Formats: sequence, structure tokens, C-alpha cells
Amino acid sequence: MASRPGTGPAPNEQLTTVDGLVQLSFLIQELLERRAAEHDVSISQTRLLGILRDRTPTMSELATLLGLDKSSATGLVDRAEQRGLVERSPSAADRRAVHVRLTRAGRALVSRVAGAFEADVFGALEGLSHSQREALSKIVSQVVVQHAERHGRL
Amino acid sequence: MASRPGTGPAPNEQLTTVDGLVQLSFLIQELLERRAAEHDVSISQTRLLGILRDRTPTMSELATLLGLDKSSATGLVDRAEQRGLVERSPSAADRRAVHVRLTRAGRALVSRVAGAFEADVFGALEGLSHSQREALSKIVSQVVVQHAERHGRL
DNA sequence: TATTGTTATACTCTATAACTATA
DNA sequence: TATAGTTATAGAGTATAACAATA
Repeated sequence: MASRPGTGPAPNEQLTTVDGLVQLSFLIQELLERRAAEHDVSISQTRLLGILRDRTPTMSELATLLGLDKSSATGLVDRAEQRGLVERSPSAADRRAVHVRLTRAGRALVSRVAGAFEADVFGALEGLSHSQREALSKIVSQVVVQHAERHGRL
Repeated sequence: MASRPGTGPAPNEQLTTVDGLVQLSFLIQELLERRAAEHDVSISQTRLLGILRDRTPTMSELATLLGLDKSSATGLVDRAEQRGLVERSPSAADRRAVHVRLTRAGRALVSRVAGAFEADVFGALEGLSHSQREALSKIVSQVVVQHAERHGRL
């Protein structure tokens, strides 16, 4: 399981399915965290900015998208706003609600992080053959989409 | 990238390689977090316990394995020790050092979490064919092992 | 001098509960 | 009454810097 982060398995040894997937998930998270840290943002902040790339949700919608309590979303947005990465604006339809959007600086930051991170991921896949990469992409996509259909919007 | 956690892609649509891998990593982390939370432990605590399943490292070694500062490891072990999940013992070889090990309760807890979590992961792979599952396992293992060889112990 | 581990301190992230202002 | 958002508060997790004990 989440056991062996620093334990390099002996060469030519194959991990169990679960161990492999867990270690892969930590690897992906570490790549993302490292690139985000270069710009002094956390994974949570990066996730927030990533969500806002193609949306302008209300605070409630944002909390749902992030899987957080609304008070947690308030804090996250507060800190991002203080850094000039996002901004709040009143909703036209509902005077209780506010929408959150990227600023120009926020958009620039998330683009830079995303670009470097994507290169890291492709770098990690370097040893795979073309057909292996295609198979991985297809299978992973199938797992994620199926999980979303079962749980998220059915 | 880390963008669309709540955005179910339309059925029959395939994610990009990077989006798929990022969403898969969040999915795995969420499964682990949910099972750990059933026993009131965090992912960090679970990772600590997982590492200790087959090791009795010193605090320094533990910090390296977790990728944390030694002061962070102190806090993590403090909280786990207060809950009776791990214990410290003096090193025979070096009077500065202490070793950390699972207690009986800690071992029981990590086994239960690991078992339930593994079932969750296999559940998430349910829609795959036998050969797809084998291909996924092999490719993922290859990526993780190669990354460990390049970085960790070469 | 260098290393091992802890402590003091500060910040981010998260949740619960209580509050306000709308709806 | 119910919902949207904030505030107050508390705790986990993390890092940096300074320290004591030992190597």
C-alpha cells in the first residue's frame, strides 16, 4: 500500500498492482508539488487555480468542486486573493453569492506550472514504447471516466 | 493538469494522458484517505504506519523515507505515539539515536486500512479486462521502478 | 566539528460552529 | 426557513532556526 516511498524495488522486479498505483500517485503528486513550489504555491492553491482556468464558480460551487467545506474554500480564496492570483466579484443573479475568477497573474502562473508539470510527466513516461504509452493513456482514462460515471454525475 | 476534479468527462470521451494520470492520482489518494479516515488517521499517519510495517528506522532515516524535515517527523511520531500506534526505543549502537516501531495496535490498524484500501483499488479497476489489468500493472510498475532507479537508489 | 533528535515558532490547510445577509 | 458566505477557533502537518547530547 502506501508503504515504500523511498524503497527502490530491485531492478527487474515488478510491483503489485496496488503498490504500483499507490507509488505512481505519490510520484505524480510530488512532480506537481515540486513545480508548484517553484512559484511558492501549494498543491491546494494549484488545484484552485487549475479549476478556475475554465470556470468562474461561486464559492459554494468551488467548495463542491474541491471537495472542501465552504469555510475552507473561503480561506483558500482569501490567501490566493491576497497574492493577487484570483479575485471575487458579486453575482448578478443572487446578492448573497460571489464568483471567483483568475486574475491575469493567476492565469500566467497556472500556465507556467502546468507546462512544466506536463513536461515532467512525459519525462517520467520516457522509458515506455509508443504503444505502451497509448495503452496506459487509454486504460487510465477508462478507469477515471468509469469512476466518475459511477460516482460523480452518473 | 490538476484541473477538473469534479468534472466528469462525457462518456466515451478520452482524457489526455496527463489529465488522466493526474485524476487517477487524486482518485487513489482519495480512496486511501477515505479508508484511513474511518480509523481517524490522516494520509500522513497512514504513510508513517505503512513504512513501519517492514522497518524499524531511526528518526533520521524515517524523515528521509517520508521526504520530510526531521522536525516534521518528530511531530508525526509524537502524535502517533500519543495514540499508541508507534513507540520509540533507544538505539543500541548510537546513544543519540532512537528507533521507531509499530505497536501491536498500530500493526492492527495499518493492516485493516490496507486491506480495505486494496479492495477499493481493485473495485476501481473492475471495468477492465484481465489483459488490460495486467498491462496496466506492468506499465505502471515499469514507470515507478524506472523513476526510482533514476532518482532514488540508482 | 558534525550528527541526532527535540523544541520554539510560524504558516497553510482543514473542519465545526456560530453568525449575517439575503432568498 | 433555507442558503451563501464569512468569522472564530482548533488541530494536523510542515518548515526554519536554535539548541542539547553524543559522535
